[in-house]
Amino acid sequence: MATIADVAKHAGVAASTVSYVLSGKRSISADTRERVQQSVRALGYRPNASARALASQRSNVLALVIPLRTGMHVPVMMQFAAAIVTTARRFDHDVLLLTADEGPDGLQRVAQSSLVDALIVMDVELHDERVPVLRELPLPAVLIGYPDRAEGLTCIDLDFVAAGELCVDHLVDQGHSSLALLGTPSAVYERQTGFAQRTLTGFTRATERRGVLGVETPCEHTFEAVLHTVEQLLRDHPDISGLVVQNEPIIGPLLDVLRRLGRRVPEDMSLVAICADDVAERQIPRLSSVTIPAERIGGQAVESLITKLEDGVVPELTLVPPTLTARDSTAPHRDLTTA
Amino acid sequence: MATIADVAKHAGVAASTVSYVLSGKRSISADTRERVQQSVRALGYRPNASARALASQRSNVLALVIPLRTGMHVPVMMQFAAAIVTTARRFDHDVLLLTADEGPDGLQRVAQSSLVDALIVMDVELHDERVPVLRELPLPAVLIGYPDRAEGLTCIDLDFVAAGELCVDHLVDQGHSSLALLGTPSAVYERQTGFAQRTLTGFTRATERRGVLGVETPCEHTFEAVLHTVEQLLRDHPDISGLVVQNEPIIGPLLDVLRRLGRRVPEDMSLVAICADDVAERQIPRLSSVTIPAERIGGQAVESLITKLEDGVVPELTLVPPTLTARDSTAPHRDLTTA
DNA sequence: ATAGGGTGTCGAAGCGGTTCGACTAGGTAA
DNA sequence: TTACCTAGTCGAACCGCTTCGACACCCTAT
Repeated sequence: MATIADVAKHAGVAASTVSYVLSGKRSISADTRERVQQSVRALGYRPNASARALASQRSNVLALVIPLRTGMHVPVMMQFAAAIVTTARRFDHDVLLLTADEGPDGLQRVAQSSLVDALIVMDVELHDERVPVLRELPLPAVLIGYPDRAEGLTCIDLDFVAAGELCVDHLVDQGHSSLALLGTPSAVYERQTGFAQRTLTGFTRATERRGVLGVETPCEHTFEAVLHTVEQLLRDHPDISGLVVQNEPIIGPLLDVLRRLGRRVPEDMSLVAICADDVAERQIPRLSSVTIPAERIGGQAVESLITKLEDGVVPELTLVPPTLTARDSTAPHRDLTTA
Repeated sequence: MATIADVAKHAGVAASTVSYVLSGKRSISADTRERVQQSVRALGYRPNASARALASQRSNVLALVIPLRTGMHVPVMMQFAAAIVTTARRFDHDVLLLTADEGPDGLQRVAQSSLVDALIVMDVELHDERVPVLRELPLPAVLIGYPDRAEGLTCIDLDFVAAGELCVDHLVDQGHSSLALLGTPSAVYERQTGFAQRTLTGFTRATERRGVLGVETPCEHTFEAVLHTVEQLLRDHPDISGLVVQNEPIIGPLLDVLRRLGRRVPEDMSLVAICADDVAERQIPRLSSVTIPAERIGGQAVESLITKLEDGVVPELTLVPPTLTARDSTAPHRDLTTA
């Protein structure tokens, strides 16, 4: 494989000149530049990543830490991952994939061995053991999601509190006055995962503000669990006519359960989901939903990271405002329509 | 950050001695070894990955190429990815994530810049444009799935032909004589993706061998599509009493559609799925299924790659035999039970 | 004419490891 | 005793690139 020395010889210049042509860090005459570029092409030269990293102290690799824990919805994760890889490539970086197995040590390892220049950490919990490690590390990092205290960090997330409120407001605006939040599996709450907690906060805050009933219940991913949870819910609160769902995998089963219980959507029961748009579109009826802007957040995360790598300043906390798309699963409350 | 020179000074030895202690490539006296190891701990030394890669011509990084195309079932992909990362770590390697965006050029790039030592390529199509590139590349590679011709490559996959046959045999053994295969979206077939094609081959071969009716139809992921497909299927072939499903996302909708059409599972319709075990377990009724052994295949892929990196010899094609777990979605055909 | 300031290019010194050859001691075989 | 090994260690070369300082050249202001 061709080295920079080969290119230099081929073009009749010094290796450093080739380097400067490639990096543009010093001015080079048009003539020389052209000659070097031709040699690069002729030899099919690609700089050696390790040598470059060693000399420049930059590996041009970002670590992406995906915990892949129970209860997390995998396709959404992958949307983030895809957006992150794509954006990273735009900035001429690659992405190293880390899973939870190694825990905080994995972060230390890749950071201290200079394998990566910076870190993106997904699925952050309120009290995340990785956060103290991140604070110590000399590398810039961006968190997707955010822990209890964001000081000194860079966090990006959907504003789940606002999302919870938005769902409630949408339903209340349609005349519903008894609402329920079907949340994530309880394991997720117990882990104090931020987004679950915050949606609940928004839901509660908005139901109180609007003076309507708001009950909340976690829900596991099995069909049985959904059936049981919904039956229980409707037994305890027969008046409930609006559901907020933050649990992508149960959407299918939930629609099925409602059908089975004879509750038509949206005539007897309105439904707002917090989920990816394509999932909402795919259901019958198409679901009104607050989307998870994975692409936007993932891209933003990388951009912030690149900024930090260039000593730029980025906000500690970026909350992406939620947007609600009304589709066919929400309708005015019966009492209003029959009145 | 401490360098090998720091450790050497601290331990009162030469840098090369430290290197040999760490790599074990030359014998070192117990005394010296102990002293060096203490210094390593005392200084918190971690070898610099780039320097090591540059000197040893080994980055200890594997590239994982995941195309994330339409119609692919993402959670399964991630199971593979997780298994690959975990296994790679066991062999002291890291994993670089590549998506489809870059196409074959991406492979060239990471290979020629010595960013990675080897490649794992997922979701291989029958006529995959990445395959010729792989053949040219001087790096070892392992494909998950396999293209039309495996000569000179290393491919690992579930034996989907056998899987298709296994499903048919299971159903025919229960007395069913009219079967249908609900396949992947047609886009997947058009791409000539191997696994879809091969399952169909196995299905067809087995139905012919057993002398039963076997019809096949692709199916998109929306509820509507499932409903339409199944209605059409049952209209054209009212006798069908056994279904083989190779399309994880439609499993939920399918069960729902069957219920809606008044076909009880398994009393009126037996169902075998080719899907992850946890998905099969989660349904009502629990599905008889041929599992996708993501963990095993992913792990195997990494092990083969490591073997190749050490100049070992591995088979060109490893087909993992399918296993069928009978659960509650298959039962003997009515005619048999009422007879 | 001369000093001063840009350009454009080069050479050499790292970056932090690995690895090869060589050297020293002590042990063994002839 | 001498010659030869082997085990243990060191020094130096090298991996391929970046970057700094130096230098040569030409141009402009004095």
